[in-house]
Amino acid sequence: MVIKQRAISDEQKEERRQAILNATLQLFQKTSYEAVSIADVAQKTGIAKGTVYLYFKTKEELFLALLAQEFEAWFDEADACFKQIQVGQGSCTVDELITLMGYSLKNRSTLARLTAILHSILEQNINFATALHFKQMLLARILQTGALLETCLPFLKPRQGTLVMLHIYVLLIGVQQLAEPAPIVRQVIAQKGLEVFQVDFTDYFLQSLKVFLNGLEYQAQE
Amino acid sequence: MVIKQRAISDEQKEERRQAILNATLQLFQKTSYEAVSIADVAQKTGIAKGTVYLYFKTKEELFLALLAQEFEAWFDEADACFKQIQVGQGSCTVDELITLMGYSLKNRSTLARLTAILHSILEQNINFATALHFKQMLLARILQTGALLETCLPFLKPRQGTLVMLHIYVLLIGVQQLAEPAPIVRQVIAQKGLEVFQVDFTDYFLQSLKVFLNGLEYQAQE
Amino acid sequence: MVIKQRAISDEQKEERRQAILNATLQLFQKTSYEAVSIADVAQKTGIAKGTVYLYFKTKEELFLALLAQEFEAWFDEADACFKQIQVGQGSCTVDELITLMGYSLKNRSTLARLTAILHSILEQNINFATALHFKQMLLARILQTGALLETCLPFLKPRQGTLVMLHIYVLLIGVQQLAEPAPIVRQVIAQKGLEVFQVDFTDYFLQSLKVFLNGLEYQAQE
Amino acid sequence: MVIKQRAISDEQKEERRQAILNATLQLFQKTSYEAVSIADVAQKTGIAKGTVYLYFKTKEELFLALLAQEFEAWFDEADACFKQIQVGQGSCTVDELITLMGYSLKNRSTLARLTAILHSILEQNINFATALHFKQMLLARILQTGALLETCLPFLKPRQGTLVMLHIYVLLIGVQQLAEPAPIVRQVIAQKGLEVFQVDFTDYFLQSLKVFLNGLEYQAQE
DNA sequence: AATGAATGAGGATTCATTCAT
DNA sequence: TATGAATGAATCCTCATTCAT
Repeated sequence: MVIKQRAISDEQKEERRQAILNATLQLFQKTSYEAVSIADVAQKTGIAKGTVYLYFKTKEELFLALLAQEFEAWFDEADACFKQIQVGQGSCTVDELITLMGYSLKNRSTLARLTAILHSILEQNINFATALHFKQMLLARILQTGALLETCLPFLKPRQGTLVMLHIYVLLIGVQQLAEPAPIVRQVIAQKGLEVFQVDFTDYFLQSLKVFLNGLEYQAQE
Repeated sequence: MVIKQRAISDEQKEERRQAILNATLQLFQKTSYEAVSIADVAQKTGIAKGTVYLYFKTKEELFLALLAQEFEAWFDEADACFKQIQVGQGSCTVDELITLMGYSLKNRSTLARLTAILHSILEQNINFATALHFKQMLLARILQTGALLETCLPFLKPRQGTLVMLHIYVLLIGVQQLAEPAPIVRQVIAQKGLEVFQVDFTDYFLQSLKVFLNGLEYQAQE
Repeated sequence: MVIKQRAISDEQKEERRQAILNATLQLFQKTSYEAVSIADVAQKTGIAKGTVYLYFKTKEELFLALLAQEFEAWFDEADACFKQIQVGQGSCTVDELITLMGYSLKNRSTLARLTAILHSILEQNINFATALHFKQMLLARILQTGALLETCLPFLKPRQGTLVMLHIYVLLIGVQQLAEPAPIVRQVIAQKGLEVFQVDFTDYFLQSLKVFLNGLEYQAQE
Repeated sequence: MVIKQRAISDEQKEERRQAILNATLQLFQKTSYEAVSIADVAQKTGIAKGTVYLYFKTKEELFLALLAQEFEAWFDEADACFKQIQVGQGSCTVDELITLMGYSLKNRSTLARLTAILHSILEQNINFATALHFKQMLLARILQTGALLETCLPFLKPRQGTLVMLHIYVLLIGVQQLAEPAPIVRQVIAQKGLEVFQVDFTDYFLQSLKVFLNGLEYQAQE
């Protein structure tokens, strides 16, 4: 993972930026936001601490970029799924969509974990431009995927696709917190009677989403 | 708010404990978790720093106790509402319930703000007993209120009351994060086109809950 | 120099405060302001870093306290001198006063070195109260010693004692910078022809002061 | 202020050197030594950071060059003044000279501010050759202007012109520190009673210099 | 039970300077 | 000569927690 030459061209710079993001990702997967220091990231990338700051203004911006990347990967996959439906059968049932969503959420724990700290940490120390860029990206993708959703689920009224996407976002945050408790809490809810709090992220997320979609379907029928 | 004598009897101790919690509440309402230091709490309570630790083992435990208190107050109010329905009309519609829920959520911003940091902060530094106690309390109230819900909403199947309560918990966490963005983000989403991210906590929460309940109603009909 | 017990009484606290100041003094004498870290001070005092901050809010405040102490010691000595003249012969000549001043300036290099960084460093990061306290102390002593000066030097008009003291302050700063050049500059001015810049602090200071006092004497005669 | 071509000839090099100095001057006037970064200087000059180092070995050397330039400008003006007297009336009184000096000090705040950090900062990180060059320039000008002074002020004994120049140098440093206090100190000395510390640079400087010259005059008479 | 003095871990960030291109 | 990517040293201060009194 060590790149020694100078990154002169834009490609090389992008490559180095990516290398930093990869190092950050690996460290974050093994530990937590707080536990990952810029020094660690630099060392793992094989560059100096100061160099990290040439590519990312703050630690928060670094992790926000990582989150953006994770979001885009997920949106890409989701969009691909929905487009296949669009092209193929044209539309699908809620249950079919839930199944597809389940696939696209596999191994997205980094996305969920980062989203959980997005508002409380990442967005606290970034500048206007960075925040704007992130939100615009998010909006664009939400609108795009939302539009696809509206095609896949015929009962959705115009703009409800966006509503669903926002709800998915809320569920991502909320469910994640239930599903990844602190170690001590994990022990606690392993106790008899507290199984209610033992929540599998994907299962719970899909179940909630299904009920929500059924609710919209129900409202559409009235 | 200054108590000078030693707290010998259990009543006196409980009184002092409550004084600390009140001080914490007031400080938290004005600022944030990080901004409230134990020194501040002690000063506002009129006691020494060390004394706080006689009543709460860690800062996290202190805030967890505050959250528990807020939860109980909310459950109390919700239960009272639902019992009135039970005693009166026997049951109610989803829309009626949503309206009631809206009332009970008025001025619960402390609850929502604390819930948002429950998993990421508060539960990270507490011991087994404390966590167990909290979760047991939460479970008991969820079961109790869930049972009442099942009475109020006839379409709910057995145990679905609990499911709804858990979902409310998830929404509380997720919606709160959307609804209380960092100042810079507030500026960003004030920009043209980004209004989608401008979310009012109560409105959005109730809307989501309604769709969810409608979904359960829909599923019940099938 | 190690004090292990807790400083409970005010006396003990003052003692500890003094211990920290002594440690700082010793370190400063051997090196420079920048080279003295709080960690060094704590270690030399035999306490923890945080403890230093219980006694001094910032590094600047610590060094300002040291300077205040040095100032007071010097004022004490000067006052004692002038009082002796007052009690004895009643007044003295400029030359006699210069000689006395020379004695009181012996081994005051810490005072001069700290004064040199007073405006550019120390006063840049202290709060209003600290600055006020320091300036008030300085003023009081300047007025007091200035008054004594007016007694010793009969040609001084009312309030000119203060003027002289302020000038001494200016000379302290200005001469110090000439007299303690950086090592490389010391080498440079050792070169043939540059002897003009080789200035002995006390000699130069006294010479300048003498001319200044003669000037006032001259103006008084007109 | 953007120069794009390579500086090949000595003239072009000198031109670029001057451009860097001008940029530095403008930045320093608006802020402070610490606040001016080499990156800022490069950007304002319209060149790359590394290029600055082709013309000045260190940041300190850059600012020393700026100071040298300021010194020379001031010496030029002073010399011109004194020569006019020499050619015209032949000599002048102390009061006349003070008035002239007052004119030549108008708008020399950059000179005074740089002189204040000369010993404590600039001379700390320059090499022998640079220091030697600067001191030799300073000496030459001091001797020259000192000689002119001796002509203008007939009571000055041989070599006392140099003495006066050195004293002016000392006053420049010392008075500057009094006259430009930190913002917080400015507030403090605005308080009742502390007006003594409110010092206007030019006024105070000239007053001190006058007393000093009167002192020399006095000594000459004896 | 109460105090409050003492502890000490913990890390992002800047920026002068270098050097490969 | 010019560039600008890369370097990496360097340190103050807060504050939750402990524990001697």
